[in-house]
Amino acid sequence: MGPQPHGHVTLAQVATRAGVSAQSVSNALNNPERVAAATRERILAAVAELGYEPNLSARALRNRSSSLIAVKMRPARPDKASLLMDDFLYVLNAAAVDAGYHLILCHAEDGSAGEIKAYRDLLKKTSVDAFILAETHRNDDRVAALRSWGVPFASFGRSWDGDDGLAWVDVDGRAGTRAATEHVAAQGHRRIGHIGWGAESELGQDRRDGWLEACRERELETDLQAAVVDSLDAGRQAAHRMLDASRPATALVCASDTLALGVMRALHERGLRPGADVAITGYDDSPTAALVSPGLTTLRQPIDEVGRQLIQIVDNLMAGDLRQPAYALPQHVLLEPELIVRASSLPGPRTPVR
Amino acid sequence: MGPQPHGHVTLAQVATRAGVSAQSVSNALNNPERVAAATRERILAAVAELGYEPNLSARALRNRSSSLIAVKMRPARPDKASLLMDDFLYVLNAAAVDAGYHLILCHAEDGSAGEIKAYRDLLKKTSVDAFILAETHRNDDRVAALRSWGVPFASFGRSWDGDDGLAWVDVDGRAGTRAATEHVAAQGHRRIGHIGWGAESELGQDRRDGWLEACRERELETDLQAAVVDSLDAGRQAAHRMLDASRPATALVCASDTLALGVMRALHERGLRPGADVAITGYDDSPTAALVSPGLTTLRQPIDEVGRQLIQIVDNLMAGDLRQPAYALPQHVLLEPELIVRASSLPGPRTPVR
DNA sequence: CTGTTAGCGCCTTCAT
DNA sequence: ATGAAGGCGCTAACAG
Repeated sequence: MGPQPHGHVTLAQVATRAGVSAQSVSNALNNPERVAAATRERILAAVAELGYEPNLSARALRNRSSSLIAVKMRPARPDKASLLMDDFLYVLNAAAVDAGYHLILCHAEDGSAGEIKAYRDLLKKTSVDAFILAETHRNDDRVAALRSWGVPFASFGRSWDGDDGLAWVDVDGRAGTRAATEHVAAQGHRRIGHIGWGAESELGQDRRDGWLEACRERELETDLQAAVVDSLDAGRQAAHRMLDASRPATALVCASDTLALGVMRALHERGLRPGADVAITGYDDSPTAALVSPGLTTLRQPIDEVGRQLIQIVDNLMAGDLRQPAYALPQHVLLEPELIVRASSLPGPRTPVR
Repeated sequence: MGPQPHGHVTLAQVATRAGVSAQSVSNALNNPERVAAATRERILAAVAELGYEPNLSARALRNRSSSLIAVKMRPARPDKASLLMDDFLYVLNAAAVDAGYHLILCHAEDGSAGEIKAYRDLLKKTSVDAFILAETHRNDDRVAALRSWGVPFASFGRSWDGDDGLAWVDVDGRAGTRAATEHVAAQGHRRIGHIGWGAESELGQDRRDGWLEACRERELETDLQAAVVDSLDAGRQAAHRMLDASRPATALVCASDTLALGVMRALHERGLRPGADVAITGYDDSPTAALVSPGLTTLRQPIDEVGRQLIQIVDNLMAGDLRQPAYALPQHVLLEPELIVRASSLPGPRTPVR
């Protein structure tokens, strides 16, 4: 049994309708300069009239390019607040569609070996045109693999090993944490602690640096720091330690909303009030930040812009590829996060607490 | 300039390697019974050796079926806690890949007209095999459109107009809200209010009904109810009203985590403690629920199962389609949510509040 | 500037 | 049980 009849309009039908050859229709759409203006108009009219949409499978087969961009889905960790992913996918997809692509999801087991295999399968099966990575790290296997295959890709997250050939879009974590630190310092805080991630996390170091710099400029002590994993409980415990110190912290700048929410949990356990008793800042502006009480001061990443830029980069890379495969046009975009001030970092009106 | 050379292994190459025709390779893979066992083994060996993966574009062109399943992305509303979407996409994709499909994202402007246009474009351009809808409502245009095109689809969310032909997977909101209500009633609460959505929301009515039933069975009053939009502020205001009542609520069962978080905001403004002073329950087990302090009691939807079932349904529909287009095999799956008890609904240990 | 030819990789039909 | 022919819809190359 063969393929079912379908309602799809084909190039040939448009051609007949416009009284030209299929090739001219193709040219009218893809290489407008090769076709006379008058013919072109006639063709476009026929296209509109018949509601023609090119069949991407056929085009992909012919061109070896599917206009599909792959994004990897990672499992959401139950403990994490940073669900930018949802939003991120939305804006990324919007930008992709805008540029004539579609997003296809890539499923991979944990671990970069599984991920590379998944990429490879997807590439072989669907000829995806490009990949979007997130959270690259030093000596990332995935980067090496994609590069060896010659597939365009861009990363949300910079190259931490000074790899200039990698195209990335990132948000300035250092500037963000600095802004948060300056903000609480401006409220008069002098004992400002930092709760961040361990030394293995380049992103964590970057964010920590912003706090360090801001403290040093103000000649504040930097003894209150914790390097922990990104979980509510880790934030909670670190907060307790810093509040149990002989000269306890009065403000805590955190590397993530998750950690900051752990701090809020600790305060809750101690009967202290975020803002009024201890200032707290997070990072990411996850949905949760706006919804907790009091609201969590945090840094919003401009993910709309991140999404748009990533798509633009791979789009450029693909255009470059066609002309000259060996031609590398690295692109690096570093965006500024925006400090969102909510009550968790402000003394605020004294709310009655019974 | 033609297509670039590529590393893809083709059917013909496998055929040469195995010393058979391309046809036999195709058969060995797709119609094993048509090929002798010995030949088949030889072919499969060659497939493995060469790492052959069928080219989906070619297959799609030939079969008019792309093994792509489309899912619509909706923008994440900043005010909302319900970010199941992220998790949902992950499990849905895992199930899809498992069944030999891939997920492609559909971008649509708000409004069902834009959405239908987006579906249609996607269908024409990529011959997606099936659609997954979310949140269908009474007289849903999208359902009518998809049906008129004869595309398989399934919905996360039941058909509220008794449309038996629609395949859906849903979670029993009534049972969930009932469980939450029974839970707080078991703590001794007698003035249990409900904050939910307006009458236009079938889902909201369903959830409200669970509360109503549980209250009536216990001969509790049901005067404390609010029908509002799903936002933090709406929940907050409704909570204030119910706490200002002459006989105020001591427990508030909400139709969403967002509303419950609004209630927590209201309590915060009044200097009251969730759990100790007023019991609160939400709905969805959004990531936020575990991260706020105190933790929010809520209902977890079994989205893993939802994802698996949805894929299985469309898979069945597609198999059915092939044999007999007109044959409808409706499937309805109603799953139970799980009550996750956290501190927001428990009197708990008296935490010191200064 | 336009039309003809050919083939991307696969699978259904029909022959052997 | 296996192979040959043909075409899905599109576009690069090459005429005309």
